[in-house]
Amino acid sequence: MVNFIQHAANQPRWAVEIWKRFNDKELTHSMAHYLQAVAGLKQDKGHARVGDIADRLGVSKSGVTSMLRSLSARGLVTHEPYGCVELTDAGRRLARRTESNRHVLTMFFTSILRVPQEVAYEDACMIEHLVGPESMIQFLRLTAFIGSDDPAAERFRTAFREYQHHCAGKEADRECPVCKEGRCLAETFPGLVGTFDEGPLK
Amino acid sequence: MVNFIQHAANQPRWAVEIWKRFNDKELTHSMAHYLQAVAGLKQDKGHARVGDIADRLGVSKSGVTSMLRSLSARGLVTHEPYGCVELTDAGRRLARRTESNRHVLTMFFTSILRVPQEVAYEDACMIEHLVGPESMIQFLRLTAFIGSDDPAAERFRTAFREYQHHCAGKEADRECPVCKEGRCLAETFPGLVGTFDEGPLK
DNA sequence: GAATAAAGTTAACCATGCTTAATATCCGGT
DNA sequence: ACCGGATATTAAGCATGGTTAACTTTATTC
Repeated sequence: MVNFIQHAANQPRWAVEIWKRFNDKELTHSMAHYLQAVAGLKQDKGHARVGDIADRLGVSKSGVTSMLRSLSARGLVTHEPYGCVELTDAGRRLARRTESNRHVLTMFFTSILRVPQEVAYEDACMIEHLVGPESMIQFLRLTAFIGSDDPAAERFRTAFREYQHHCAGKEADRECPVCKEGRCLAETFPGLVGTFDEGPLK
Repeated sequence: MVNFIQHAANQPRWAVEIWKRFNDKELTHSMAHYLQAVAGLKQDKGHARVGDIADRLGVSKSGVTSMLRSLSARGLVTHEPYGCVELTDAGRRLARRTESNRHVLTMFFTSILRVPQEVAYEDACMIEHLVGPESMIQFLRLTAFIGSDDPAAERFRTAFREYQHHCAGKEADRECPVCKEGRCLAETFPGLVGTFDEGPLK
């Protein structure tokens, strides 16, 4: 197991470079949802008009108009005034990808991490447009494999479930392969677990 | 394994509610980095001043001043004009939590998903402030357990590595427990895998 | 104990992504 | 053919998170 603690060091230099890339991602969170709304409407009723999108997303029609201008400028939709909205090929690809991402992440959160459904939906929705394709394909592989009927996967599921149950009790246990030297997860990674279960702060 | 395809349906109604919560998360991406910068500077040199933060984050000093106003208004830092910046208890907790999140996610991406380091750093950084505590604790448990020397975990690591290697070849294989009826992942989840490996679009 | 350099703040501006209110366009009924 | 209602757009405003330029405060040096 890689050393957790060592990596807990403060934000390194490169972090700044990455941080600044947040705002020039291909898609903002809003844009991703507009694209998905257009794709969904197209599928549901054959066409997407400004009012439909506004209803679906719960925003004003003027908001839709201005967002369509942005998406148009990026070549993701076409939209002549007072007409229907169409996805371009690039727009369609991005919409599909974002949906796939949310879908895979939701599966991962519910069936592997086993968090409550609402939590899974929320977390998946928040990050669906931010996780890169390399990681996404691996999320899919991991989810598919853990859920498969490969004997190693089946055994793993059982063992992991037992471990979680044990670990939730937070009792140090020399028998547990994750608890090192009788220190359970919470003590093995001091200051790490504790940061998670304080709940929302405000 | 839960049915993937069924969940691939279009964005359901509740998605809108979740989407709109994006902008009232506890922390924005920027705020998270300011808090971490303050915490880091405090640790590295004992105090955090406006110029230090500006240098560290590569933003202008006036930008720092105005962000400190926001953070101050939220009760996450204290800062009297021309003085040093201090984290409040709430600010410190959020900084610690965000760092833990990035840390656990980076571990997960590198040691479990095994994506390249830069990808892991980038993806972890993008979502560190967006994943809820329930999911984070489960990410930690999963990462710790898969990396442990529990026999089920060891066997799983091997099997998963083999599966990935096999799957990367994209050959349908009746022997593979993930490939259903001789259809490999790519065909079992049509339109899903394909969306991932087209690379960045623009 | 000034003069000046360094550090910090304010002011004015820009882009994004929303809002409401007012205006413009399109379309069906008479 | 034209009028009203539905639909869509523009205009103006707001909050966030940045920028540069100008100004103020603090610190240092002689």
